Amino acid sequence: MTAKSMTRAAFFVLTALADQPRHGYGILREVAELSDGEVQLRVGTLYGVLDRLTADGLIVLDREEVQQGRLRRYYRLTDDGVAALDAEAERMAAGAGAAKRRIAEGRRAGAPARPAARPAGLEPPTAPGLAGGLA
Amino acid sequence: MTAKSMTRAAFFVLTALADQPRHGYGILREVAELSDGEVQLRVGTLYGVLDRLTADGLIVLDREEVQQGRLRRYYRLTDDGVAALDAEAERMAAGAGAAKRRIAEGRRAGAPARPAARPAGLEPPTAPGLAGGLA
DNA sequence: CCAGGATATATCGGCTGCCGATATATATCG
DNA sequence: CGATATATATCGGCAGCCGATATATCCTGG
Repeated sequence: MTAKSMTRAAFFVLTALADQPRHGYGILREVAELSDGEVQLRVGTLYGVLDRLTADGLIVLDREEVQQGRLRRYYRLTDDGVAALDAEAERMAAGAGAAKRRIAEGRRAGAPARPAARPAGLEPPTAPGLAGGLA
Repeated sequence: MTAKSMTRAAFFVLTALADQPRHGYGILREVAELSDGEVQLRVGTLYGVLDRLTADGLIVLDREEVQQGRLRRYYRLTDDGVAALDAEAERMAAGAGAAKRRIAEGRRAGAPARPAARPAGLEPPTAPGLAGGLA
């Protein structure tokens, strides 16, 4: 289960659509805003992602409007889309947490006085204890 | 600053190395473990990532051991590697949080009784209030 | 004793996916 | 009238992930 992780671009598109339906260009602006300008989703990327997400049933065309002579094609999350986004957010949070925790562990072990580490270590510690094993 | 986001594979390799130096095959096992079996980093992916991370100065070859006739090449995070991993974890946590928040917003607005959504809506909502704006 | 699996390294071709460039069209502002 | 913003869409190149494959050693089971 859990399927596999989506691409970064897909994640941000889904996130931009999470609160309300938006059209392509609006998604572009919204992604930039919600990421505080850090993520710049490109036009060349957008439509491919939109097509893929539609094919995967995570979004659907909500409606089309003509605003000031310009076509606006609004997309909306499906229930599957919400679920997929939620699952991905969970995975990201878990990954971020794991990284943070491990960095702290590494700091504790490796930061103070490295004891030269043995020049050409050839001793067989054999059982370092890692490789837990409740696979 | 902040550079751009690293790939998912790179993130997991750095995370696996965050607590202690490990060799390639060990990284493979560790990534599977720390992700609770959800992430399966492939052998064909690993060495490319290792080379790229080394070229980028995020990891370095720590030492080489011969264990039971088999070579083990241990890699270790550099200070830049720790910083990059930390920054990426931050970005992921932020993204996950944003997604979660927006899903909640969408639920509040769209979950109960969808009122047919107006056939050919032409009204300009104009100022939904998002658009944070300290860019 | 030998086959198979785990350990451990490495390479390559193919496919997916992101991005820059480009194209088209309208409205607005200087 | 040209530049900019809005809004759509396509295409070619390049980066990166994965399956397959190769090599080599050690251990376990039949």
